[in-house]
Amino acid sequence: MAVTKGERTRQRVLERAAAVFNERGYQATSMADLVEVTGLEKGGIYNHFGSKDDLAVAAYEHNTGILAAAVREAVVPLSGSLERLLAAIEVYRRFAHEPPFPGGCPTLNTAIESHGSDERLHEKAREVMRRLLGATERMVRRGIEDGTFPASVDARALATVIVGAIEGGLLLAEMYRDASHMDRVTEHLGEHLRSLAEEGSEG
Amino acid sequence: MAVTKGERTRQRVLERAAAVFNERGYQATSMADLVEVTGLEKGGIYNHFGSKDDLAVAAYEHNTGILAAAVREAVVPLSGSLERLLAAIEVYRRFAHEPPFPGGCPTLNTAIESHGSDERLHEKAREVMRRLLGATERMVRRGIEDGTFPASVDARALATVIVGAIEGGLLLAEMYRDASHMDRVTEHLGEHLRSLAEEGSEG
Amino acid sequence: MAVTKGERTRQRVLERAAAVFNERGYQATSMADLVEVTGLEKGGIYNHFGSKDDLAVAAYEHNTGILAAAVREAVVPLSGSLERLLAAIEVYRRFAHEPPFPGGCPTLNTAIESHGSDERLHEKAREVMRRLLGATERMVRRGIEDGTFPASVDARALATVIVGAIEGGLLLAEMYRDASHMDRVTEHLGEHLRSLAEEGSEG
Amino acid sequence: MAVTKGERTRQRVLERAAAVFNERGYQATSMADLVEVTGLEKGGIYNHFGSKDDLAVAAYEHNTGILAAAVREAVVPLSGSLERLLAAIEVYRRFAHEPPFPGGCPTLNTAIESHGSDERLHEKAREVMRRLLGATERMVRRGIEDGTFPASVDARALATVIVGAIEGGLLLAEMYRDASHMDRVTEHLGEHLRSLAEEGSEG
DNA sequence: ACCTTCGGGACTGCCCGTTGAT
DNA sequence: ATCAACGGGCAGTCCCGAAGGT
Repeated sequence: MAVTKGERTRQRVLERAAAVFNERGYQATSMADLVEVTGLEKGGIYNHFGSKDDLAVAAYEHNTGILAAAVREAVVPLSGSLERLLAAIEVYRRFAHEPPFPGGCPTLNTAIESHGSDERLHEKAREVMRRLLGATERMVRRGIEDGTFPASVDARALATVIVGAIEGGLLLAEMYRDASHMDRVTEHLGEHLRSLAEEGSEG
Repeated sequence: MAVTKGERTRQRVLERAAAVFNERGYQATSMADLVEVTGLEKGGIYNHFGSKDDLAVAAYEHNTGILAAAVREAVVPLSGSLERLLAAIEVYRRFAHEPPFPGGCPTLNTAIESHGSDERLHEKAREVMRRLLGATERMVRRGIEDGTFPASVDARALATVIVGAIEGGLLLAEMYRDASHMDRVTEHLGEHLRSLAEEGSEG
Repeated sequence: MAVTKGERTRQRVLERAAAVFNERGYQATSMADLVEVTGLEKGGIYNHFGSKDDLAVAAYEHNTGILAAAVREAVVPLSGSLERLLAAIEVYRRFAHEPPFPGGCPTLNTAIESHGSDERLHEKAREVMRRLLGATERMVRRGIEDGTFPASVDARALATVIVGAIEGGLLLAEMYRDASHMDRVTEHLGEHLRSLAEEGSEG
Repeated sequence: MAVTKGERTRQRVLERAAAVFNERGYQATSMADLVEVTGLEKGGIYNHFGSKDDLAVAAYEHNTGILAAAVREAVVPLSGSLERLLAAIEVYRRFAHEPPFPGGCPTLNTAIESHGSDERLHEKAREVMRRLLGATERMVRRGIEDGTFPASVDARALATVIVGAIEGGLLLAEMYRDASHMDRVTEHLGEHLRSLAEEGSEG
């Protein structure tokens, strides 16, 4: 048998836990809460995860994997540097409108909650954010190399602006349960990137 | 005696608690931690604040008040719309470089941690963020009215972009303990606003 | 096939469990520990023993059986009353020097640990101790009857002294991992018995 | 105030806990049991003792202190070496008949239960036993020096015999709830010591 | 008036011995 | 003989009030 029953249960626990953790936070979610949402008893959960902390890490990786997959799926088929950046940004805009799980951006949430109290989780969040910044910077850099953007663009700085604005937009969207905040942020980023691309094509 | 001993103690508790709360989060900070940093016993703290929650709210307001005062102080002496906006943004940039208390942006922290688990605190954070968005929007709108910015500018959208980018920048700066992320974001916002202002002066 | 595979497995579990139980105690040994030392999964163990308690009883009887067999083996070939007593005592002295399993005297251990918390096990220990006291008393009584010891000897009292001293000696030997404590106790008992025998032969 | 309320409570908890711990064993006694016998809630108990382990150690020291005090009280007023030894032994005989707390000898119990599972407690027991052996040996040695006992006596060996026999006697007395086992052991020790003393006075 | 000491009790994460389905 | 699930029990921590003391 390729996928055992235990594997399926583990996956179910992971998904439910990931949703609740992201919505309420790790500390605010008790094992009793997880018992409730998973349908398993405590012992059953601990059969699959060694500790609440382990489950929290796995849950964060689960959520973050969903987002990363969506970005990859949207970006890979495209070839133009501008198009790829816009597509990646669009993924986050759609994430705000049709979230695959509740609670907003898991990296934002995890980074903030673990800050100063859970170094393991915080490092995970830093790592994910580092990858996001790195991927964005690489896309920008590619755009410079292929002439999409002018050489004067600072790739690292632009990546910070894009990622920062996205996270800020997701924060506002989640706080007010109003995804239009995210629309405004992505529109700004889109215009900015397109105007840079015009400069690039002129130069 | 205008300021009683109790009043001074209360203030001391508030300041210490506000710092620790912002650094580690509300839930991750126990009353025992506060006993340690304040020097008072548990009962002593409860003499001044009805509950840990009350203290948390007061602490958040304390921190947020410091930031608000800094913005007011920077903005009020200025008269030009562009200058006022830039000055406000600069306050946050400096906040990242020389934080008056540790742990990053209290509104970002509080909004995220209280999300889905503490409606009272979350509403406080929303209220503060609403004020920030409103004040920014008003400054932009004033800039449109006085001809600094072109009439085509969407004040509300620009406010979202500015505030969102600031929060995102503060997040990155705090995560990597590298305030230069914030420099990049504020530089981007500065350029954007200045370019809008040029359009305005041309039109 | 006289001895089935299951029977051999049961025996293996019993031996390993008996050793660990005697070394750490019943309560301090978890089923997980037994899984580790036996190589079987929990369910596998439960296939052979109905409960941890059942296994504990079987393990105690296993250990105690080893000691009883050693005493029998040493005593049966001998015919003199004094010699038989000395040989029995010598078995315990050797037990301290070359223990067939770790952890000291199983009856001492079991009696103490079960005291006040596990009547079933405690009764088992009492029974074994009763047999030991009885056998010793019978040997002494036989010695009185055959003239080895003077008639003035109180067989029951002497049995208590012998068994008590042995257990005390084993305790000290185990506590300090120094079997010489046991040597001293057995030497004392030997001298005492020999001096009684001298009285007997004179009278 | 010399003795605070907390101090009195702590003492009460200690006494009750010490009795229950000695009777049932440390592991078999849950904090819930202690809540029951002390009348305090868990939080109340943890105000006085940092952990169950700390309480266990304190309880053991409490029990052991009672015995040590009784021995000291009985021995100190006496001057003869033989009399002092007999008086010390008598304390243990009376301990079996009129126990100041239930469950038998705390050092025997603690040494056995902690063996292989709780090094801290086991070391405590070893230390107490070491002191008992040492004190006994010193009394014997003094007896040799003052001519009570013949020079041929091995003080260390005799101490081992005395202490070992006492512990063994206490074990049997407790197992069968029959203090007469202890009477027989102490009588044997008494006779042995007196016969040594006769040798001494002759030599 | 201010602070400490003491006690309460619910709740936490986790581990336990155990059982059924496979 | 295993794997998966159970559910009660464990020690320990939490926030909090009430009584006491200065």
